[in-house]
Amino acid sequence: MTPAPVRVRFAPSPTGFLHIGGARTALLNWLFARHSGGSFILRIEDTDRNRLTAGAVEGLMDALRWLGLEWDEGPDKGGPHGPYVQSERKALYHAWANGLLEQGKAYKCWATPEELQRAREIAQKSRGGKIAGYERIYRFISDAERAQVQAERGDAYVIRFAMPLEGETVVHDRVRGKIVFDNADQSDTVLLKSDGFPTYHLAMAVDDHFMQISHVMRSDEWVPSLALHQQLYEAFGWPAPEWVHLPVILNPTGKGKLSKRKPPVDEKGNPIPVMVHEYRELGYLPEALVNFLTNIGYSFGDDREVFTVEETIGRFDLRRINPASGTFPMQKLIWLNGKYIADLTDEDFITRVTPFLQAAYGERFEAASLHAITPFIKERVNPLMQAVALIKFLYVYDPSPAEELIMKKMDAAQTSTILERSHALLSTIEPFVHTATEPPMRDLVEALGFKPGQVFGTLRQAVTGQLVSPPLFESMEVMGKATSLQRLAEAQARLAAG
RNA sequence: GCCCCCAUCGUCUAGUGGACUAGGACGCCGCCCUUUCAAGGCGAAAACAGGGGUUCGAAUCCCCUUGGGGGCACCA
Repeated sequence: MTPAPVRVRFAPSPTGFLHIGGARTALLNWLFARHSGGSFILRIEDTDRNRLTAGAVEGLMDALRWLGLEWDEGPDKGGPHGPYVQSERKALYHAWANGLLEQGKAYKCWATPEELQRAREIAQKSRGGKIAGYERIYRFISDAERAQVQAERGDAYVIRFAMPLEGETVVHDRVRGKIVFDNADQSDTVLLKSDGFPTYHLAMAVDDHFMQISHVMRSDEWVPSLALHQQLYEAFGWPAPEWVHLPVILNPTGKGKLSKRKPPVDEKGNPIPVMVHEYRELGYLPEALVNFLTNIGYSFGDDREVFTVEETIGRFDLRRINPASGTFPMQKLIWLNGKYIADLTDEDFITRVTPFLQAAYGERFEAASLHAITPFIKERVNPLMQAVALIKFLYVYDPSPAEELIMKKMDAAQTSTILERSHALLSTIEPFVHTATEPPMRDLVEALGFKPGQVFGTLRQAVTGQLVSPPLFESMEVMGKATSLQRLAEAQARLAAG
């Protein structure tokens, strides 16, 4: 018997942007599909009509593609098992829900929110916290009663699954092993809502079956409903897929899941973005993010931390998923991203950083200076967004006030001398390249009896208007002789004036 | 409260009964380099949650406790 082909899916609901945790789930699915030569399917779970968000599907697809997680079947590209949007599959869900109804494996429930609330409270008081099953109000009524409610309340019902009341449901999870649920602890979950849309549980079971999903790889938070899902498959008479439950990513500070509601912060107090597009906008490289994400809750078992996607695909192994949930190691992402940026070719770096500079400086941005400064900033820019502040002096000159020109343990007169002598010396140097400017300037520092830091600090402020910049002589070279000298002269004038 | 899951340095992890005086990485700390900021080099500190078993032998297996997480919707 040949094993069924691997078919996995990522099934987000279009309620907002792609969450970093969702990205990891998608990534692991994608890796598994690519490793096994299987298919990765994108399915949109839009059965909650109240939470639909305009543009969400496009945003989700955009983020997935930015990460490089292309799908084989999906809403925009079709496939043999479509449609891939649940709201377009309503007839299917109805058919199968009604089938269950006919077999007595599901039942109509007319309970109002108030009835449910009351039943819940009674259960809570009388059964010491064991409230499972409180919702079974309409499960065991007689045919006559049923006919009467039907007549009175009409179509205002939901279809609930009639969970077995006794026994156990045993489920095998690929990362957790055997999980046993006591059926008596389970509830009769709603399968079909009164608006005619299915709940997640029904839609998932039906879709995964008909889309021939081999492995359901999803977040941990679904484990509690595993008994239901397993029983649902049995009720339908379908073989259940392999279950693979991934640990969730926790918030390092507040504890609990990583979420946008409680903005997470790392050990240094820096914010941890939660949405994939935020990483993109800050200048994290998708390949760095992908590498990083595979290192959370997963490991190849060796001492390596950095690897290409191709390598990850080749070596991916479901059995190496760690069942324990962990916190988001932001500092490690920053480190990894810095490594990836530093390893970029100059060409590639320029391509990636240009959009950030264009957004910040518009028409004042020009490519030539970026090209020239690139070798000196690649290791200082992480994430890419930092380039905007680091090389601002190339596009916008924001002169430092006079007092900022004066370094520690220096006074105005000394600073003025430095500015004057530097200007005089630099104006004689040709060509104006850092290898030509730096040695004589170092000699000057010594001749004047100062420390390099004192002199170069003053010059940096004068010439860039920044406290932090790329190396001074390289920066001046890129700026050009005329601009450099002019800024030195202006700085000296400001010092004299103020 | 009830049900389920999880548990190795601060953090991400390696470890599948003996090779563990527990390895790597990030971070932290110290030193070096240094014109700022990075990067880099060298070095150090740092963990098997606790208690019971099983075994000749336990980080590894079992139980309890504790701690953390998830779920208990006509949301997914």
